[in-house]
Amino acid sequence: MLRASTSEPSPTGRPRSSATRTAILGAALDLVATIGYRETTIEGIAKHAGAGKQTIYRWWPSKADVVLEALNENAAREIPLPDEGNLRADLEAFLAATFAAGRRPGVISVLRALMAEAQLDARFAKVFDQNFLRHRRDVLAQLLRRYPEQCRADSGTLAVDVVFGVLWYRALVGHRNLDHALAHSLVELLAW
Amino acid sequence: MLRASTSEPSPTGRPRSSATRTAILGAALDLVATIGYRETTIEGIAKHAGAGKQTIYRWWPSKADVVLEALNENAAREIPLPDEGNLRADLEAFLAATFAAGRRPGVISVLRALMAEAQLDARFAKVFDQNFLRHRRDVLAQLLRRYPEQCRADSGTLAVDVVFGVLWYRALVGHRNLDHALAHSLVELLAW
Amino acid sequence: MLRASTSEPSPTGRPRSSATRTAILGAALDLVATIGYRETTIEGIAKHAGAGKQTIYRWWPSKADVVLEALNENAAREIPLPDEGNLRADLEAFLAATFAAGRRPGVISVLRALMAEAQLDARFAKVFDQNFLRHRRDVLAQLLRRYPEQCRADSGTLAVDVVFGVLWYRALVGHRNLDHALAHSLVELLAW
Amino acid sequence: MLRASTSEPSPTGRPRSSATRTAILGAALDLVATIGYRETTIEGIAKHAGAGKQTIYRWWPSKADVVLEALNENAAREIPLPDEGNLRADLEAFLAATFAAGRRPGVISVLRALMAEAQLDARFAKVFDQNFLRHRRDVLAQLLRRYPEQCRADSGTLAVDVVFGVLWYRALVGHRNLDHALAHSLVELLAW
DNA sequence: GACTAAACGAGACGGTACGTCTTGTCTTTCG
DNA sequence: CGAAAGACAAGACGTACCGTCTCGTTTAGTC
Repeated sequence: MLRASTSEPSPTGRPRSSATRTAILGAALDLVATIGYRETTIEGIAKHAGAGKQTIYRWWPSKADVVLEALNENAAREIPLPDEGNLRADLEAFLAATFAAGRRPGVISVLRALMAEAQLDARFAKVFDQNFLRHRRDVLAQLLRRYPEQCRADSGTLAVDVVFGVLWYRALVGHRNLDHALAHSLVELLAW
Repeated sequence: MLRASTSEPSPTGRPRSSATRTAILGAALDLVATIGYRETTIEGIAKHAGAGKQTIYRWWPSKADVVLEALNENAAREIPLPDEGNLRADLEAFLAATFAAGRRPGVISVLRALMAEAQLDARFAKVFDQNFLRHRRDVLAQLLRRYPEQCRADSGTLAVDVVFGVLWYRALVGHRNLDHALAHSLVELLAW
Repeated sequence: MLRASTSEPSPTGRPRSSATRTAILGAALDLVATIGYRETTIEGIAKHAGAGKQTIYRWWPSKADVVLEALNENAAREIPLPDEGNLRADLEAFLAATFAAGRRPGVISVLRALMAEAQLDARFAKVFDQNFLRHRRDVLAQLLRRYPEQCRADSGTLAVDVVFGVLWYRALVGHRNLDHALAHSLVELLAW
Repeated sequence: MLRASTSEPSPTGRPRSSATRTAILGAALDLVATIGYRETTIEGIAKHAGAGKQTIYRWWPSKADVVLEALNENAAREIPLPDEGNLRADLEAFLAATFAAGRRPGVISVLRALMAEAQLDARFAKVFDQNFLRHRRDVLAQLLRRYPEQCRADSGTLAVDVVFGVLWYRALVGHRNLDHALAHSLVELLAW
């Protein structure tokens, strides 16, 4: 897989088909939305995409990786880093954007499924953290670090976990909504 | 549970074997600890317990339900409700006890697996919430309700989700430990 | 097992319920006629008869034995031994009676099932031969032995097998009917 | 079998493995000979053949079909059609060859099992008749048709059923052997 | 009228095989 | 050589019955 930095052997053979790749990612999201994550199978994705199973196995190690890539492709990659000059406003904006992303149909259920998969598969846990979770934590940490004196909790560590902890706990358990009231309460708790 | 005082239909047929039930719950925990939750199968539990598969399916609808019952049986049922007269002390004691329970070998990995299963199976999600999560939330809510004026967050709702949110987020993502420092920071954040 | 001829030790305990026995035999025939022999199970017979499984196992070693006993009970036990004074008439009468018995609904399919079971279970093969097949062979042999000079085949042995062989072969393979024409041809073949 | 000379869709995908097919048929015969037909299971055949269960279910609808194909493969396909110029000699030769085939170890017990299965499964009954029984009947009918004037019974129909009826009846009931004496008696009965 | 003892309905139990499903690999042909 | 097709080994799934067992209940003698 790794090759010498200088000499590019110029890849031989038929190149990867981007049409097939797109079809597979699309079929994955379709199926997860239609029949649910657990009921979605590699075989089903292949059939739905008009692809061979081997083509999926050639490029992704598991169903979860396909779905994560599909999510990262289709979902808003960009996490806005608001900058209104004070913590309250920035945090409230961040939470509003995050909640809005989560309200897009299917997004939350996919995230729950991927978080579940990460609990059952250590390899994917690492992938999920590095390609999804860590990025969101970093953005929030960056935001908080701008106003260290306005943040009641240890900016770099605890506050981030408090925000995402509450968000994920509510998403995973489903006992309470992710709504404006929550955003407001969180801001109230964390900002002086 | 309660029955009409006089008439009791008196159960017919061979009664359920409590030895078998115990063997199954034991085998389930054993296997999950040994080979992991995903690798544990109903078939394996049955073989390990010297039981028939049907005996498991007769009493539990899924592997997750077996493991949850085993956990509730073997794990500390009791969640202590400390009462030292002030929020800081009580909360710190509660967190210490909770972390201690989590440090018992295998407990955290079982909890992660059950939370994962709850994401993939709506029926089990309800069972897990009602037979595990809700109870813990209630205990903490009860504790917080004793000192409404000392708690910075909305005692009944947000504070509970903050505590368990952070705990679960760290347990599920594994990027940071559940240690004394965390307990202390949480107390600092939530109590005046 | 053997006991003195005169003194009956008088059996203790609850005596066998003939109502239950009848219900079981009836349920067996009912089910075989309704859903087929293979689909009939001991469990189904018990439920249908309002009996416990153990009650069946206490008195019969297998489903086939139950069905055979039910057949011998309900079906015409008596095989008429016609005596018109000459082989042609007696044989024709015997065949007519035999075919008539076989035309009773369900009888042939039960016989086919029992013959099948006899091929798969050596113990039942013996029971089936002694409690059903042998008796029919004996009656026919007795009939033929009355006219040794009118029978073209070895009266005691071959002719019997020819008659029952053709009957069973047609019943088992189903390629041709058991009808009057067959009876006539057989008589023509076997009697001078 | 025959295909249009020019257009051939050319089958796609991995072709069926003939090695696996052979292994399965061999394992089936092995097991039936070793432990008996009833005790032989699809699961056992698969394990014995080093094959997956699905591979068996992909190509055969039931255990009986596997065993029948194995029998037709390994057993003498060819039924000799003797031609000595007169019915007595030809019939005697046919019977001798048939009995010889039946004396090969395991053959008779397999045939009995397949005939049993045919009684319990209407679909297989048709397959068994068309792929086994009918062929033998046809050969014998062809033989008899050559000497219509020498055959005492209705050549095309009754005589065939008499021969195979006696054979099968003795094979299934087991009360008498299939030996030279029987062959001789049958010839005596059927040929002028 | 209590006591003994076996039959009975009910249904749990340890097993085993079923036929289906999915996984991840392999072996073809086509483009 | 990538990709579609689909066969393959492996093995768990959840179901169905098997034949055995353990209950409480019933129904006959016997004391």
